[in-house]
Amino acid sequence: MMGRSASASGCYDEKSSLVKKGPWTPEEDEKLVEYIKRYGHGSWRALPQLAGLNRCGKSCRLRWTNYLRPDIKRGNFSQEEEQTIINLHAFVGNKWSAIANNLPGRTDNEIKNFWNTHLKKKLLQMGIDPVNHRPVTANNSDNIHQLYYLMINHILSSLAPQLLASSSSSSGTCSSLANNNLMMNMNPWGINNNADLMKLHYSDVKIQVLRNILVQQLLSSTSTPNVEAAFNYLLPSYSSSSVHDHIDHGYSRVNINHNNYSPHLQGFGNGGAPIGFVPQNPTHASAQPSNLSSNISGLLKAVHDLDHSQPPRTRLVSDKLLGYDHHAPFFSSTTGSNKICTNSNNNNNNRDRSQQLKLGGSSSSYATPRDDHDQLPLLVSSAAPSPESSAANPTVENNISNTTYSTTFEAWGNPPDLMDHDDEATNHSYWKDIILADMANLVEEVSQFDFRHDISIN
DNA sequence: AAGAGCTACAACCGCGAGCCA
DNA sequence: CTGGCTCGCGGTTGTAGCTCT
Repeated sequence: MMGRSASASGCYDEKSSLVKKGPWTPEEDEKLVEYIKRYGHGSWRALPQLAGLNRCGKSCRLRWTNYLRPDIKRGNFSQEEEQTIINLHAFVGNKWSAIANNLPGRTDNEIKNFWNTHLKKKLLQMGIDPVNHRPVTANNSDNIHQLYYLMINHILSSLAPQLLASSSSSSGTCSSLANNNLMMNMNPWGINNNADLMKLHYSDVKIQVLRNILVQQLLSSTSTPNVEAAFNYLLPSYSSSSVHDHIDHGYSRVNINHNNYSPHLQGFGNGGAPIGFVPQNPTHASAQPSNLSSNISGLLKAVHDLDHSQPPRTRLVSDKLLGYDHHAPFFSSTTGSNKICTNSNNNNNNRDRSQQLKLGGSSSSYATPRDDHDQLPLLVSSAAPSPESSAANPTVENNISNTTYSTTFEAWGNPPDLMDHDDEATNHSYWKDIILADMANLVEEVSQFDFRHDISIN
């Protein structure tokens, strides 16, 4: 389809003669492909003349990188790709090239177009602000909403000293953490640009906790125009086949098989589900939604436990995000799973340092991690493990039942009696109903929460 | 049937950054 | 240090094709 007209202003070659613009013809495509196949692109500026094209080098480069490149994947975006884009956009905003680096075969231009024409509208219809990925509030002065933000910030403030202490960077600064409104954003780190990213050095698990708090907040928002849609957004892969990959490749290694995680941490890295909401298998006594309305101070205790535990390791998450660590794993959606990719071949093009500001390596640089120690909790998980997937993976389920839930549910209060729920509860709507029902209670409790009082933590 | 409006997306533009003489 | 060259990125535009009235 069509681009701009050839009469548009300005693309001149070295001799200032007007070169062709607008849509490429099949003949031009053929010339360009043939030349690059044979000689490589070399200098884009010199290429048009060498290839016999009456185009400027820039036009040739764009045509090649956005359309003619052989490794470009054409066709509709898959559900998995779509979710990956949304998740990554929550992290980095309109950094299309960074997002594209984690979607092999997709170009930044294609992703940008897809976002602008599809995903933005979709999120808006769900009541999610596509800019900041938080619920669109009908009325910003909504009291309950503001109250809840206050509570979240209160929690974060109490958490801040530990977070700061856990920073493994001597040069980075997190000083704004305690004061800014991190919780106002689905981007829990308040990352607005790469500089922000570089400043943030948290341990992985704490990041997951922060995310979970956010999810909790969103699910509890009374101002969300479409709560169900928001739910679907936050836990989008409930019925997705990717759930199996999620458990097999990422989730289980991090959260279940990682024996050196403190028991305190178990249940926090729950794949993007909110704290206390661990929906692996509703037929299991532990796999219950927690009573969200019961235990605000329980959350603080959980955070306290976390901060007094020893994380298995502390890594510079921002380094991984930025691709500074060539061996650092990160996820991609190559095969519908949260696979890990490395940045190992960035050396191929180190000319442009701006290229370091990428989420991962080039599209062809996917590799398995070196060992389990490199595994990370999913920072922007697209999937909460589903009842179905756990059923399909009894080993995982068993491990979860033995180790994962206890601290979380202790922190949030005793789970309701499982047996009260019927067998149909294995589906998505079951959990949704429970959460929706919990909201009313939560709102009431939050409205009575006194922020002036210190909260005692055992 | 035809014109208006909308959608999708290829292609363009301007800018910033790295490299190098 | 400086300025030109080159490239890549994010934002914007133009238009073919589709849908609506």
